[in-house]
Amino acid sequence: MAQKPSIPKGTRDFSPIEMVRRSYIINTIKEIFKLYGYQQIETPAIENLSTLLGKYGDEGDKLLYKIRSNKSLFSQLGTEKERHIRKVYNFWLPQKSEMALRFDLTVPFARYVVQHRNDITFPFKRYQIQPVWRADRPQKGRYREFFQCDVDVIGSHSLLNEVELIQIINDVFNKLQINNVIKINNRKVLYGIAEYIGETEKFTEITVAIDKLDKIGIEKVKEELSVCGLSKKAIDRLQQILNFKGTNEEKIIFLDKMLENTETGKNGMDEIKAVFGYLNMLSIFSKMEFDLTLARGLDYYTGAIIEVIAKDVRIGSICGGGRYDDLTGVFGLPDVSGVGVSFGADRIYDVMMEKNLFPEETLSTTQVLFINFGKEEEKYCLHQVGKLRAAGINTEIFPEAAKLKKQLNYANNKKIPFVVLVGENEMKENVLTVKDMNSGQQTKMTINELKFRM
RNA sequence: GUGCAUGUAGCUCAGCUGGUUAGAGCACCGGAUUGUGGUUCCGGGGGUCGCCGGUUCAAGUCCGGUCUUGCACCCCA
Repeated sequence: MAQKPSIPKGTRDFSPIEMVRRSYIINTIKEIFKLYGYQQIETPAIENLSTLLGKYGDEGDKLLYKIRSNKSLFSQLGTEKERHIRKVYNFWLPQKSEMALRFDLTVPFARYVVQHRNDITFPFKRYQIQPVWRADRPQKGRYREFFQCDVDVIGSHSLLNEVELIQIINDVFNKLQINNVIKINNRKVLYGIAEYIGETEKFTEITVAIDKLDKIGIEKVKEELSVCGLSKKAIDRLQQILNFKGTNEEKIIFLDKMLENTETGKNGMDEIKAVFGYLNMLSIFSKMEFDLTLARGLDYYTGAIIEVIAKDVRIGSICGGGRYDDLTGVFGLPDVSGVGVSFGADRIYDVMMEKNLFPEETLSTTQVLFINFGKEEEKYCLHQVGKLRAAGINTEIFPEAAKLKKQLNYANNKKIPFVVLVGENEMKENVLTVKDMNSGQQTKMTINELKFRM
């Protein structure tokens, strides 16, 4: 055999069993999105490079998959020989790219909103479930091609939207039975802290350092900030805040007082108080945590930021998002605020596999298998099969009169719960022998009785 | 993008300081059992030891490169 074929690094094939599980996740999420009145859209896999560039920070730009058009490729080819070489080896000269694979669904959505503004009634609640691509180095739970399930509402400043998104998160993970913690913070609060310690120009450095707190510890964070040029006094004031431990309520009271004289910070705390105020009167099963160390790198977030992590599984966040006040502004439509979160279908899959959370019954795609005993039986069965399908029951007939052992094994492997055996006797009596594959019990019944039981 | 590991049958892994035709369990196929599976017994197929090169009389084993997967940094779903 020739060299085995392969797929690019960080991409995966999905087998039937994997697709059944993935569909289970995606359908669950989709149903909940619809339950809250969100409408689906799709956008192209490729966008103009200018649409994506500069929206995700410097790190993000590096991770964009850039694509060259054939036109620009051929227009600058030299000799016939060079042309051949480049064609065969897909060899591209360094040249300005024109397009890129989408990096997330939020920026294309902002572009969509601006482009279709006249057809959209605001607030616009949309969901979008599509793959995205990042030229990142793969690791566990980190792929170069993965699915995001986005829900956003754009064109409304109301904090009710933040609350609704958290309800959705709660519903999704409750349904999927994933043990989780919803971390909530607000960029304005982070900015307020910078205001409070008098270092607003160092806002980015401060958030990046705070973000690492549970990873590298307070001393290293202080060290890092000192290197950035923060004064000793500022660092001490920051430590005072970071050292505070307590419940969400205690943290809110503490910070509220701390930031009462900052402009943006006070604003942020008002938002936090309002959001938690709503959430406390709703029944949310997920653990919620007001987490000051949550920063999130994506440049466009301006208000609430949200991240969900799975308990007991080391895989990073399984859902994340926040409010972006002016993402549409860069496309020429200012003052349209949006907020949304994105569920990582692939990571959710990994968590559910590790924790064994896929319900057994979701794995069977066929409900009834007709055993094939020969030509006469085949003809008889085909009619019965048709009747079950007409009743909406997933049914198949084994395509050849193979040994019973093989046919039953086939049912086992596909986790088909019921098998129907029809031989000479059954045909004469006009009944079916129905075998329950779990208990092994067999019962004779008519086709209508079987339909009724399914 | 930087550093460190990893790779043997479809899957999980043995294979000692280099030494005959590279093994096991599970899975698959066939038989015991011509209409009864998921438990038993017997038999069978399947590997260019990730790929390329080097050292050696001899390489799965040592060396270099490359790719894959994973870990840390970074960032994130």
